[in-house]
Amino acid sequence: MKSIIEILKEHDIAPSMQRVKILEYLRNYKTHPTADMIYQALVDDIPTLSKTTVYNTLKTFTEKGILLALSLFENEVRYEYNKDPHIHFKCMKCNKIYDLNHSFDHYNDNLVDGHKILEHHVNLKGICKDCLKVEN
Amino acid sequence: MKSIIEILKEHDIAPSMQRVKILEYLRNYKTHPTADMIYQALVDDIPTLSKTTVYNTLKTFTEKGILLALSLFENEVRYEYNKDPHIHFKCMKCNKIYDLNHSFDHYNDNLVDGHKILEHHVNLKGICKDCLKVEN
DNA sequence: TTCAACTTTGTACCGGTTACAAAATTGAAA
DNA sequence: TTTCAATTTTGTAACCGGTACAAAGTTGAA
Ligand SMILES: [Mn+2]
Ligand SMILES: [Mn+2]
Ligand SMILES: [Zn+2]
Ligand SMILES: [Zn+2]
Repeated sequence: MKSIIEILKEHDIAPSMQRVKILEYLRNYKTHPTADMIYQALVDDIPTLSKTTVYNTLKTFTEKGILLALSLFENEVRYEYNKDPHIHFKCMKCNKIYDLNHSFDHYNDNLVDGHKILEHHVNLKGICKDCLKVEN
Repeated sequence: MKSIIEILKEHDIAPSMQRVKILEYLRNYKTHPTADMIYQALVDDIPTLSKTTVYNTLKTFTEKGILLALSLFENEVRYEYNKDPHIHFKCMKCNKIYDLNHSFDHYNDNLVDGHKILEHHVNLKGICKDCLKVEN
């Protein structure tokens, strides 16, 4: 697997310690975290870490195409490293966000009612597998 | 067409002047407005109107099932009265939000990867019909 | 070793939203 | 019609995710 430092260099980003740790976190934990979740997860490891650095870094990564920024359901931006086409499901009970490998290619580069479609986001909501088990 | 006051009464909501005006606005202008847009549109008519009232009212209407609250793309909640199944398209140029009558029934009451789907939101993004014309 | 460019940090601020308590309004009982 | 508790509205302060900005720290090439 490609190293975090390699990935950063390929995208013309200097691999500072903070940037490496943040990207590492996003590659390891595919939980679609918010900026604050990332900050909380890393601040023990980097006690001087600033939230501004997390926000700056996520902005840089998104602009350079390493990350995707998602507006899923609530009013916070969530970030993900996984760029394979997929859709999202959020459990209304445990709030976990799942990736589902359903593709919606039929919208890609298409006109719908005369509008040119450049992005599509499919967000499902319900009760997840695990929470369904507990319910019974 | 059913009167606004009838609709409110059917949902056990006292038809105050503010509530009537707010619901009237949402039924007349299907633009998926934010709380602030509604406030701006009505404050000339009701000079004493408070933003808190708008927020309170939208919360009440949503809880009682008169309105849908949508997290479409940016970090603001948008409200709509239209509850016919449809999907959304936002123009990246003029920022208008369009309703598209595409149905995704195949998710309704379905299990996907073992998860029980209760809601689905399809959000498309691109350049709208009108803006495509201007572009050339 | 030097120094300009880059990166990180802390603080103040912003905009959408919520909490809360006071004021105004309502409507049903007396 | 009057009364008064319940409901609704209002204004203010606070909250929270995010951004602006300037100072401090770090880096790396000359
Ligand atoms: Mn995902
Ligand atoms: Mn709509
Ligand atoms: Zn769950
Ligand atoms: Zn447009």
